[in-house]
Amino acid sequence: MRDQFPFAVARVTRRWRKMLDERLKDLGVTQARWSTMVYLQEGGEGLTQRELASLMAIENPTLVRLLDSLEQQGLIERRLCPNDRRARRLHLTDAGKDFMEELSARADVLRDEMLAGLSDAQIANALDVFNTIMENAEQQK
Amino acid sequence: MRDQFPFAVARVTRRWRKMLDERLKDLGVTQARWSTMVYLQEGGEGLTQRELASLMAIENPTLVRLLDSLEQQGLIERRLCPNDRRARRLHLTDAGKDFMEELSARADVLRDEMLAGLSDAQIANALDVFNTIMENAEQQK
DNA sequence: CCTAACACTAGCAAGCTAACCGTTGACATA
DNA sequence: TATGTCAACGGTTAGCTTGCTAGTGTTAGG
Repeated sequence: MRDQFPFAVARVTRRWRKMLDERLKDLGVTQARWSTMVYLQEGGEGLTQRELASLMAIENPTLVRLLDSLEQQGLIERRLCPNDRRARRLHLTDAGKDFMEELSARADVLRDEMLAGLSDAQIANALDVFNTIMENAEQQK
Repeated sequence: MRDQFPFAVARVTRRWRKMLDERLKDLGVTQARWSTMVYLQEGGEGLTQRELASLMAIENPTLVRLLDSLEQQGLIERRLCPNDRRARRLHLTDAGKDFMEELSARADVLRDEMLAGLSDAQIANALDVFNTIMENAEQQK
């Protein structure tokens, strides 16, 4: 039974990503790009790239390309950091903030549909499981 | 709280994949290639590519490349199907079967480490959540 | 002056869609 | 019965995105 777990998580992740990509397609934004904006907004603007990558639990090179596309679309800005000339501080543009409303609305709708029929207790338990796994992963190297 | 869910699943999936890839690296096999072999073994040999893709819940072109690499490594075989000249029937080679023991042993160790501290009830609940989500996803288009 | 840190580049793996080739099967019609 | 057409199907290719590691250049700081 436990052996099904890794396959099941992966399936759910793929499926969710696929459906969200489909629904955001006409806006020219993907699931990964949208998440990047969400994390940036939540983390508070002015984060450096390293901080954001760590918040998202992805590697820096992965983030670099996501930011490239978002910057090219005019949704975020990389500003020079006065204290540390190596670093860049990240900000949503006004267009980016406006965009977020539409994007988040669609993501919320999908989320409600995907989690339909599940109680708060079930979701909470799943989140506990995820947290424990991440702690276990952290512990080893 | 529910809004954390999609981010949390994705994080766990990425992390798990990363760790398994790391541990299988010296054998020249990745997480995705190993899963392919697992599904093939479980689904019973002689599956067609379409059947296996559907079992794995991935798209056909994705599977094609996984099979290309596995075939090149001599771990599986694509045999012609006598009834339908379009189709190929998939089989593990003897080398593939031998390999599976080592691969699965390592995957099992990782799984135990990742799920440490979690009760069967918690895991069962998480699997229920995953199943419900997949049903919800199925329902719409 | 040397090491560590930040962002970036290059290149691989694996997910996806769209478009293609050959085969199959059904169905209309000669 | 035989044949012509045509849609559907299995597998593949091409090309995009996003995950990763390894390696580079510049800057900071002991």
